[in-house]
Amino acid sequence: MVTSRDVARLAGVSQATVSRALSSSSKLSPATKAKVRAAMEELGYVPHAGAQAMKTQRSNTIGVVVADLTNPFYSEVLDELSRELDKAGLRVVIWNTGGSSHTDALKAIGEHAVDGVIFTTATEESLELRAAIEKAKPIVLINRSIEGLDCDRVMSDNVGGGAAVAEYLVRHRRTRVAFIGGTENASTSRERGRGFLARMRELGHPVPEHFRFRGGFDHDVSAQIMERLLARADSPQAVFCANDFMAFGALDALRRAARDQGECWVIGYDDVDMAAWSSFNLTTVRQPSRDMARTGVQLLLERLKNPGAPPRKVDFPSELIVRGSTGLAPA
Amino acid sequence: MVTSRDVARLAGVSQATVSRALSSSSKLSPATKAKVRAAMEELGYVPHAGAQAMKTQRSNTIGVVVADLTNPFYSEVLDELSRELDKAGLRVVIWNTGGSSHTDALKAIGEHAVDGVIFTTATEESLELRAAIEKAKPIVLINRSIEGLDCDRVMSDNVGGGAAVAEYLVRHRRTRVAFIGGTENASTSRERGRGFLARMRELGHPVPEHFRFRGGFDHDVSAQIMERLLARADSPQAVFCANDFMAFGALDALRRAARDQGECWVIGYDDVDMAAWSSFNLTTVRQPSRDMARTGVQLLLERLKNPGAPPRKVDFPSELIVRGSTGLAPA
DNA sequence: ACAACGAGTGTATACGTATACATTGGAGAG
DNA sequence: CTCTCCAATGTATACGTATACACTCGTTGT
Repeated sequence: MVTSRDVARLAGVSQATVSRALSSSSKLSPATKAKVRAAMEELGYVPHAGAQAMKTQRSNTIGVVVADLTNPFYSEVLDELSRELDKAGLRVVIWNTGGSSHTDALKAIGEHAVDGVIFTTATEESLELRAAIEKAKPIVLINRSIEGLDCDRVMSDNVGGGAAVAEYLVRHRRTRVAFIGGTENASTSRERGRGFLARMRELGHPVPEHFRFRGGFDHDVSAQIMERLLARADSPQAVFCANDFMAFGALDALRRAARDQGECWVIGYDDVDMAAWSSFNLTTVRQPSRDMARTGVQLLLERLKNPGAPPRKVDFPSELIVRGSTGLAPA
Repeated sequence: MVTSRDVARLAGVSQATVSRALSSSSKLSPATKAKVRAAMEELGYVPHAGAQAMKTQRSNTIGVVVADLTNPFYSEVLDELSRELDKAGLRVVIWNTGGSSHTDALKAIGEHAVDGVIFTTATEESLELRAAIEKAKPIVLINRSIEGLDCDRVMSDNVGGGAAVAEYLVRHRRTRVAFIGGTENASTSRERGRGFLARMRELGHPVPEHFRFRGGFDHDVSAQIMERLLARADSPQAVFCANDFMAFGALDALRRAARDQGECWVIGYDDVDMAAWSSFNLTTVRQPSRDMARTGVQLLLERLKNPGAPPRKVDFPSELIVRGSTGLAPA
C-alpha cells in the first residue's frame, strides 16, 4: 500500500505537505502542489479513508434506512437521496432489513462509520431512535413523525390527504367505501387513515369496522383483501389504499375478477411514477417524494454544518391527482 | 467521545485487554471479559470504525453499483444484495449515478472505504474497471461480462434467452416482429438482441432494420417507440423488449392505443415480480435475479477470504415464462 | 539600514485500535 | 520441591493522516 509518506519521499517534501496538497483549502505554493500531485499520480496514491476518518472524525458517509425496496415509493426516494448525496460528495450506506435496522444504523453513528442518518421508513417508534435523537445525533426523518420529540423532519400532510380523498368520494356519491391501511405502527398509514375515516364520519358516512383493513404495505396482501371485498354482496363502491403499492394490488384483483370498469373505484397514496402509467392510471394523493428527499438531504447537510441549530420541520402539501381508476379520463 | 482507554481505566485493565474483549476469538478469562463488557455498557462505548479499519485494513463494507433504481429489476437485485450482505455483517454502500459511477466505486476500493465491489450495472466497459480487475481487486460482476477478462461473475444465458423468444414467436406464426433493445454498450441488451435476431434469421424471418430499436432501458422511451410502431400500416405482430421495464412501456402504449388484445404480442426479459401482476401478465424470459444476487455475494465473500483463488464464473439458465401478453391464459 | 511580518514548509504529535512481544503466576511433571 | 510450560494480561508500538507549532526567508515599511 502506498502512503502519503511514500509520496513525500518521491516529491522531496514532508508528509505534512502531502497532506496539505490534498485539502485544497490549505495554503501551498502552486509549484510544490504540482510537484506533489505529480508524485501522487506516479505512485497511484489514494488516501486511506479510515485514517482520515480517525483524524477528522468525519466519514463523509451518510446512512439511509429504507423499509422495502420492492415498493416503488422507497425506490424513488432512495434514488433521489443517493443522487443528491452523491452530488454533495458523500457516500451512501443503506440499511434494508425492515424494522430491525434502526439499531444498526444508530450503531453506525456511534462507530463514526456514518456522519448522520436519514430514516425514510415508517415502522414502530423505537426507543433507541428516540434516545439517539434526544442525544442530538444528526438524524433526519422523512415521512415519519415521533410524538413529543423535536428533530429535523420532512413530512407531507397525510391527514389532509386522507381527508381530501373522503371529500372527493362523497362528492361523487361513493359512500360505501373501504380502507386498506398499512401496519398500525407506521405513522403515515395511521395518519392517512385517521384523516380519511374522520372526514367520512364527519360527512355522515362512517366506514364500518368490517371495511377497515390493516394489510401491511404489501401488493399481494392488498390484492387478497380486494378479492374478498369484491366477493361480498355489499361490495364497496370505492377502496382507499394507504399507498400506491397496495392500490396496484387492488387494481390487479379488480382486473383479475374481470369486474366492470368503474364498479369499484380505487385510490392510492404517493403518486409514484408508475401510478401515471396507462396500465394503472391511478387516482392518488400526490406526495412530492423527490422534493421531500432533496429537502431531507438539505436538512442533514445543514445540521452537520451547524449541530447546535434548532430542529427544523418542513411540511409539504398533498394534492389529489384524479385519473382513470376513479372513472375519469386521464390527464 | 469514549475510547477503549476510558473503558480500560474504568474496568481496571489495560487498553489491550479491552481490545481483546471485542474480538471473541482472542483468549481472555471469562471473569475479565465480563468486567470489561460491563464497563463498556456503563460508558456506552462503541469502537471507532475508522480506527479499526486503519489497523485491520478491513472496512467491513461492500460497495454495490446500480444503474437505475426506478427499474424494478435493479431494485430487486439491490434488495436481495443488501439483505444478504447485511446477514453477513457487512455494511452496504451504493453508487447510483449511472455510468459515471464506476470510477467512484473503484476509488473507494483504493481508499479502503470498501473491501470489494459488486457491479450490477451493464453500461460501457470502462478501462478503469478493466484495469482494476487486472490488478485483482475484489470485484464481482453480476449480469455483465467483459471480453477477454477473467474475473468473478454471475450471468444468465442472455443469448439463449433471446433465441428462445425467437423460436417461440416463429412457432406461433408471429414472424413480423420488432426488437426494442437498450443501449448498445450494455452487454446484456446486446446479447439478448444478438440471440434473438440471429435465431430469427436462422429460422428464415430476419428482422428488418427499421424494426430494430435501441431505446435505452427506459419505460417512456419504449412506450413512444411502440406508439410509432402501432401507427404503421405494417405494424408488427409481436415486440420483444430487452427488459421487462421497457416491456411495461410497450404494454402501456398498447393499452393507450386501445388496440385489440393480442393484436401485438409483447415479450419482456427478467421476470421481475411485477411481470406476474394481473395488470401486466407479461410473457418474459426469467432471469433468477435473487439467486444471482445471492451467488454474487457468495463469490465476493469467498474472494475476500481467499484473494488468490482463480476467478469463478457462474451461469444460470434462462427460461421462457408464458403469460397473457402473448395471448395465452395466465398460469 | 533594520524591524516586523507573513507565506510556505518542516517537525512533532495525536487520533483510537490491534497485536507482537514481554511478563507474570500458577498448574503439572519429574 | 524445583523446573517447565502455558494461559492471562500488560507494555510498547504501528497503522496513515491532519494539524498545532516552530522555523525560514523574502517582502514591506520606516
